[in-house]
Amino acid sequence: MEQPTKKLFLLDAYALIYRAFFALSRRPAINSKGLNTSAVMGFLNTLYDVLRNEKPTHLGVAFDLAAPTVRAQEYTEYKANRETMPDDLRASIPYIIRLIQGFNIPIYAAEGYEADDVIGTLSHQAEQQGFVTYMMTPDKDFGQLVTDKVLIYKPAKFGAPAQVWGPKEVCERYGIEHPTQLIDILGLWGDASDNIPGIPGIGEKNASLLVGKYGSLENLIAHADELKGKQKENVINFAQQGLMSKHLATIMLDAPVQLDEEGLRIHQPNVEALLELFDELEFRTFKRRFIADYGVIEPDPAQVGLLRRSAPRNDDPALTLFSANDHAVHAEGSPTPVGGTPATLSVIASEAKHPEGSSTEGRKTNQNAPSIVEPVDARETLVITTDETRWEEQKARIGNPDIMKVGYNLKPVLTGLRKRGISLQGTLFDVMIAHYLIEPEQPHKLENLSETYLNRTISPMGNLWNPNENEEVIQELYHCFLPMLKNNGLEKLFYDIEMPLVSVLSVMEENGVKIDSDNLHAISEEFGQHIRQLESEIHTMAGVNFNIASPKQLGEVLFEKLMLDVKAKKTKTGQYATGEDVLQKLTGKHPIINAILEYRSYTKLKSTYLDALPALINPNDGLIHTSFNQAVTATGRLSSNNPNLQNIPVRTANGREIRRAFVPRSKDYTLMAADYSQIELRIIAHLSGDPAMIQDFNLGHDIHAATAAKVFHVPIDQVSKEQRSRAKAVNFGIIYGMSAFGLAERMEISRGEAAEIIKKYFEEYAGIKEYMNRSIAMAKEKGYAETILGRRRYLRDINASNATVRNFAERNAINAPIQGSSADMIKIAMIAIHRELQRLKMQSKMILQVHDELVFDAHLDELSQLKTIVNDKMVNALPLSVPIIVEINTGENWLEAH
DNA sequence: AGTTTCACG
DNA sequence: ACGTACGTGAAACTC
Repeated sequence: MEQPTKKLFLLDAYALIYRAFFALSRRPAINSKGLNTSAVMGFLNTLYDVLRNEKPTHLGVAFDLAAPTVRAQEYTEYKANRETMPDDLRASIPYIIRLIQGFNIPIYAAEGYEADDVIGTLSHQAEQQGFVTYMMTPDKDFGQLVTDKVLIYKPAKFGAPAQVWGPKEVCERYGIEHPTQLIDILGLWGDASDNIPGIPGIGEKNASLLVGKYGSLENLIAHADELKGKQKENVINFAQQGLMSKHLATIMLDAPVQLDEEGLRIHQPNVEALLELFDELEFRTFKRRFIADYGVIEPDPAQVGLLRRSAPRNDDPALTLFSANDHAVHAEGSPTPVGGTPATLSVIASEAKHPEGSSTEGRKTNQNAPSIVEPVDARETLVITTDETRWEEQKARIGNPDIMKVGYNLKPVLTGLRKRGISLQGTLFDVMIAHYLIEPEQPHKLENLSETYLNRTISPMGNLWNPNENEEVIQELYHCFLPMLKNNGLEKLFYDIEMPLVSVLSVMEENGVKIDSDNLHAISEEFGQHIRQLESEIHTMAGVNFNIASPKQLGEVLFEKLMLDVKAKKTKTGQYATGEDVLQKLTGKHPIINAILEYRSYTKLKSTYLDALPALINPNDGLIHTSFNQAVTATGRLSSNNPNLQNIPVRTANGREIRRAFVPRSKDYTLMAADYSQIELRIIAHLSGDPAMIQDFNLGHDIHAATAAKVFHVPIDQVSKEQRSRAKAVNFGIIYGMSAFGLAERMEISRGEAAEIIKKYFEEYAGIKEYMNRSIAMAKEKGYAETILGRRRYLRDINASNATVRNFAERNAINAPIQGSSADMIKIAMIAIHRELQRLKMQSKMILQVHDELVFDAHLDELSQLKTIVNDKMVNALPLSVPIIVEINTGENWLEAH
């Protein structure tokens, strides 16, 4: 052709890089140096495909710069919800820049402007210079720029070819007359990914309808009176916000960049530099392809001649790629970019990471064939159930210590036997507990176990249950689980901890706790009055009577009637979220919020504790007997129900009044509470072996202050309250496998600040970071996480493709060994203390366990002895490489005992 | 029966 | 591109 059309491609670099990175994040490509090459490879493929398939005559790449943009200066929330770039991706950017330079493609960027604006400006100039421009981006916002000569080129997706969008496609997609009206749609609709608010209650569909009808946002606002109901109110009340959103969504066409026709022209690549880069990245397959297409390495004269042929045939895309340019390769590398330099784009590559490649599924299933029964224990066994009528007849065998006592849920059996004065001797084997160790998160009901392991259906417990059948099943499950415990290294945990604990819990439940119910009644009356008063105040402020306890009604009042938040958070079912965190952020906006928070806290305390606890007092002894469940949690902790005595209030002043009602059983007793100090952090120090944290504990430092001193670079005695509290939040976050987002939410700081603190933390406690990586790697390899004593938690999602699901499993991999080891430790202490109390025939009673705390009814005559025993057994339960500290206090009620 | 909120470690 | 810190139990509301 005499005058071929000038065909310009402008690539939206970061959008394409992100897309490539996350598209491959499931199975990231990692080279031998540990570099994640997903983004580089993805971008390279994209670029290469465009060059081959579209044969542009000109091509440029646009980047964003780190400098704040005009939009962010005008509107601080702009893109404020963006997560910082993953380290792996950040490390890739310098390679991508070298890649672009290797192809002799110019980079465009401009300070204060986004890549969108740069592309907009260049395409505008290109149109005037007779180009046809393809803006290569997955971003819908570019639709506003489309003309007959400026088109969107949507990159190919897996399963979908690349698409070219012109005015027709854009207008059809959004139901508009002209592409520029897309800006009006965005002004109404907003853009969640850029944190542009739009107008509340208007989504894509309504935005499209309204712009179709009124033509523009401004005209819509002028005719807002023609609208109806909520939508009318919103358009009127949020007109300004809508206009601002429109402004933010408008791509600017005045970025300080100049289209450089020659610079953009497709050049011969710098083959040498690219080959070197491919070697460095270990792109062997691509390198071969590249050499085959254009290479000159190890010159094969025939091939070189072929490749350098200057009259390309159209049916051979490989040959046409760079032939539009017959210039020699630029010695200088890439042409000078306008308005920014590649150097400013460079980012410091973070240390190479070594993410674990997905490992093979080495884990055993829980469907271990039960058929092979090893004679692990040749002792005679006796199956005992709650069938009391058989106990007299079984009495002799129950008392024989050489007979193994097998059962399902033995705790109530032990309680019953003890009440009837029948003494049980010998080893216990509870198949429910055995299964809890084998598969902590699977159902432990007898009918489930029978079905799964024996392939035998039995009637559900509580219904038509057949004692003989159950005994058979229990016996068979015993034989089934015996080898499974052994093979999984769980025998010690089972026989030395869990089984002895059954008896301990049975006694603790029977011991019971004394409650001052008169006190609770009095407080309840008081609360009731206050609640009624708050209720009427809230209704007055709302201007409507509604059920404050209904999250649905409350959400409607707050967010539709009072319009307290324009972008109210929604729950997964589409209701407005009205949880405390949400309400807390609205406190300044309306006095009703504080009233609601207060109402919530009072009604919670009244219904859950003040009114519920007295109703559960056993009339025979005037005590409350909770149940401690030993086979519920995924981590090895106990749980408590009927009532739950592990969540008695303590954090607020009102709540503490409830704790004051937990009193000694008689005047001969006082309440004693023994708490492990910072046990989970000590465990992570031990497990990680981090020298800095171990030293903090060895020096007896206040750990949160010590952390603050390190993270904020101040002497430990000059740590402010605020700094300590932040450090504390981070320390907690560590235990939970936190994200920067989560920390920011809880600390009410920006994500950037949170990320900075976390970064500093891991510099100071590098061993902790390594431990976290190790925990995840181990779980990926084995399929489970384990505690110091080998208690397992299977993490079947640890290699899941869904990132949310996988991340959750990874946090579990970090948390389960910590939480679980702490549970192991206190269980050992409980058994040791219980034995000592029995051995010494003491009158003091262990009555509660609250995860890191034990509560006792301490007989006044035994107080100092008890303290010594409890401290000794708790401190020495499970020695760690850091000191264990137990704080013990006594008082006339549970609150005072702290 | 499922959801939401909130009490605890 | 996605959602967002671990583990529980109870009450009230909603369907």
